[in-house]
Amino acid sequence: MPATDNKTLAPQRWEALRALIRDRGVIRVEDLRRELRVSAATIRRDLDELERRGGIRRVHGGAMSVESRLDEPLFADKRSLAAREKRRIAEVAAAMVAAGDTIYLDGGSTVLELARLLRDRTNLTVVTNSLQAALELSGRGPRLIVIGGELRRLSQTLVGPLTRLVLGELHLDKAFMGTIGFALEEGLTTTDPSEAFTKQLVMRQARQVILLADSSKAGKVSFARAGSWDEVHVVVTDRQVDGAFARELAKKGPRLVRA
Amino acid sequence: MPATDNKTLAPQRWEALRALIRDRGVIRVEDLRRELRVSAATIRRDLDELERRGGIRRVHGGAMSVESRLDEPLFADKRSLAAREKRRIAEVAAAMVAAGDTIYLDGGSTVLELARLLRDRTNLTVVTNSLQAALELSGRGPRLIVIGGELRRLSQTLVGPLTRLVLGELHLDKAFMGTIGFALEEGLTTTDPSEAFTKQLVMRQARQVILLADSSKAGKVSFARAGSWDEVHVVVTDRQVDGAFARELAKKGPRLVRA
DNA sequence: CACCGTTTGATCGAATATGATTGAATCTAG
DNA sequence: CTAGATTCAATCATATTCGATCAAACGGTG
Repeated sequence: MPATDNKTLAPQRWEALRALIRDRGVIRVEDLRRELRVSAATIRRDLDELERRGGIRRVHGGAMSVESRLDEPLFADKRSLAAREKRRIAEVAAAMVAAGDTIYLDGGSTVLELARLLRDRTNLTVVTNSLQAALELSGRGPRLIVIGGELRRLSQTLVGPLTRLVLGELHLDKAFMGTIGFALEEGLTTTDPSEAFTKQLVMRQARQVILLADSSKAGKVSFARAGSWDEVHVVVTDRQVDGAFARELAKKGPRLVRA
Repeated sequence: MPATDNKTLAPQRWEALRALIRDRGVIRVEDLRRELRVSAATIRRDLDELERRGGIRRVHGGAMSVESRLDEPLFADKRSLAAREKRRIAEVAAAMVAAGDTIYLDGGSTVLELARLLRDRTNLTVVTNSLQAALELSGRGPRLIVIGGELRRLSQTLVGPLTRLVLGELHLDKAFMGTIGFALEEGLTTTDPSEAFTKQLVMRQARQVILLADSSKAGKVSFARAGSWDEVHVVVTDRQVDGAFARELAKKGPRLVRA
């Protein structure tokens, strides 16, 4: 029975919504619908509006007050998008790691995938600036050396001038690098100059530089230059990369491997 | 009307998971499944998500809080008891951190507790060799610098000769140190010489050295010497430490604070 | 009363979350 | 080290939930 009290205007409903969310912390659309005697569509519109004004956060199935903890991590997630490709690329890369090698693992999700594959290798030394890679290898696996530096939150990597200190002391057989974009003319580019600086250092210290980058990075140009093609020896990417692009790239120097 | 069908939103589940893991340290997927009334698949997905955000660590059969891989003498019964002491000690230590400070966080569960308390501080620079502390502060919080070095698995800290490179470039206002044991004659001792080496370096670079150690460490002597009492300025411990021991210790130089 | 803008409710394809299944990976006992 | 049991990751099927769209109800105005 549609009760008589639903003369509530939108601003009043908003008050009620805010109160409920504040009290309970988290609440479902379905509960709000029953409680306030309006349709779910209206609830959603209200929640969208309230979220726009701040104080609450929408989640699937309901909403929560923004101070009810749960701090969203900063790095966005396109992991599932190219997960398959990344995995394949990492597998090819893993096959390039020989016993006794000293290798470097850069940041980025593809390289992280490689770290995962190396978790059971022994007789191997891994040097990295990636907290996530370090975490992946922290339980067991190869000897692990973390280079010092300042944490860049977005990428969870250690970057900046301090990285030169440890890197300067080490010689690397192979460096597996990630990137935001790689393009024919511009080479490797990334968003952060400190990150780019550290990548440059690494590539200088490594006997062989291997870029791991799925096709979505091809042709993309970001802010800071991280390296040019004469420093890269191998590029491992997936089959979806444009054929013409691949041919032109090969002319620049690096060997191209399509996983 | 209690007829509201109580479905839980994903973020609520996450919160519950976090709480359970934090309380019990280690927990099995099977237990979580029963406790939260969802399928094992969902639990696994949730755990993956939480691990991605940090704070917990996925292991075969379940998950564990990231700090529980710590500390070598770990007696199950003693742990929860000491947890409260550790927390208190950490709270006292947190009060000693001033705005604008550059501080060092050593490994160990008590110092990790301090890291947790500093997670929302800004205008603060934290230098650390502890992967777990780094992880704790990786989402947000103070500026974070990780010193380079080789990973020691047991303690999840970076140690060894490489640590001198970054440490040599930095000056620290306050260093918060952990230890395996501290005794009147032998000073600070720990199990691993590389770990001890790095601790020594840190204490040399810090203007003020603050030892955080609950009473169970008092009088204990381990293998490698990590520091002597004339290098330690403050010792924060709990009330259960022996009175006579405390008086003798104070004669050696450090100021004693009982949390 | 006709007109018009606003708000709400209803509908439907798309996106998302969850549960079940299965072959592969991992652990453990011997 | 192997065999058996457990746990996992991947995949598919199903159930919610979402967002966009449009139609109905409402309220004011000429």
